[in-house]
Amino acid sequence: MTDVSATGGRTPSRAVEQALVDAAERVLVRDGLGGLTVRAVAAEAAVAPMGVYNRFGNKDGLVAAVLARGFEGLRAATADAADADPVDRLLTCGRNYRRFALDHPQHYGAMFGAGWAAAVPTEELVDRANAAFQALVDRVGYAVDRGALRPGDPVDTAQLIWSSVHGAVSLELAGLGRTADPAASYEALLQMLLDGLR
Amino acid sequence: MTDVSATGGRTPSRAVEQALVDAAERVLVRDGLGGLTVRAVAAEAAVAPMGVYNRFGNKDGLVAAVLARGFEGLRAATADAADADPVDRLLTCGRNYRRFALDHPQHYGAMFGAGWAAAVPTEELVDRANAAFQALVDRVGYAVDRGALRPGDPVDTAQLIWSSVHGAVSLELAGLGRTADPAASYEALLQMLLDGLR
DNA sequence: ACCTTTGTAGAACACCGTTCTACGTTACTG
DNA sequence: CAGTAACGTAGAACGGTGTTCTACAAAGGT
Repeated sequence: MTDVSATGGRTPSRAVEQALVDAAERVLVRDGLGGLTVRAVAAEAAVAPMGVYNRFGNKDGLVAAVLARGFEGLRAATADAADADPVDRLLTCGRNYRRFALDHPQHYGAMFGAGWAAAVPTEELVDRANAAFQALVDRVGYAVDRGALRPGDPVDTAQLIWSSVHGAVSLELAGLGRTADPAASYEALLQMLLDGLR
Repeated sequence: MTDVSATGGRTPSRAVEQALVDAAERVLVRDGLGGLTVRAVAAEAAVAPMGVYNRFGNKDGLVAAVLARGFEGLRAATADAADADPVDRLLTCGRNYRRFALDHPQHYGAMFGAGWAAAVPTEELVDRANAAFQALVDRVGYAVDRGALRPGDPVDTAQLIWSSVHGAVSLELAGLGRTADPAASYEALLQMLLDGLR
């Protein structure tokens, strides 16, 4: 459907597509989700607003592409925890998750905030999100296999960890943290998870 | 500032204010956050759009009033756990939290979704949110005093619980749950929290 | 070389939050 | 009981949004 090269027509250069997503990311970081308008992105990419509709269908398609990149970044950030010790690997994974959210708050908010449940998610978006989640499932399985975590369905366990970690990061980003030191509270959360799932 | 009766002028009947918030809640439930427009609310309340600005300043003031009601509802839902056993009281509190979110998904999404960190929160809104959180802190303190939870700052512990519970509910509402039975996963989360904080 | 196809540009439409201006309606004042 | 000043209201209007429409220019196939 979106594969234009299959029609035999001229390749739509594909570079403009990436330029639009790049521009959208810059606008998102600079002006927040509220400032992410079709006109602003098109102007940032030096393209007519119509280009967004030619390549992404509508605004949702564009933000879906941006969100897909966000999930890819989240996957990369949490997947590069290569510690040999399974507990260390999980801890690094959890710390990288928070670091990603704090480094890219606009992305994170858009990825999990409003507008997700509303708009029907793109297939690519779902794939990226699943890949990011799978990275966590793998690390949980690694820990279970080595006896660092109690046996059980890795998916269930990963979902449980994800819930807690996402909640903590989400509340911290929203400014709803009531603790003095968010970083210390987050470490305590990770430790509690390890204790509770031991 | 908003206390009109102090000026000696005619009382703005106050009923219209509530009628507007009532209408806003109906529109929110019916059409979602995206359909919550000033015109739609005004029409639902049989009032001119200008009434919103006279009584709430702008749209954010109106949604802040709706969100304040939402936090009051959340506080009421989680505070009516009167079990004698401290563990049961915490469990009931956690279950009621999820029930509130599932019963009022639009409210919950608006309360913790985008638009919170962006708009400057009203004082009443902060008060309601703090009251809801305090209900949890009280229950944690109750459990700590009776030895059901390990000693520690009740605020830190409550924040930790809130993070996990909010994360689970938030992901479930967003449709990002990857487990077969969300209710069972939530129960497992609560149990894990009790284990980890024992 | 022609023609079809395709992306582009800019105006245009409906809707949004918000503001402005004219207009009752109400409550205080002499 | 007038007169007046303040106040909330109604409706149009402004800038901005997502989206669509219509004409136009450029590239590929025959």
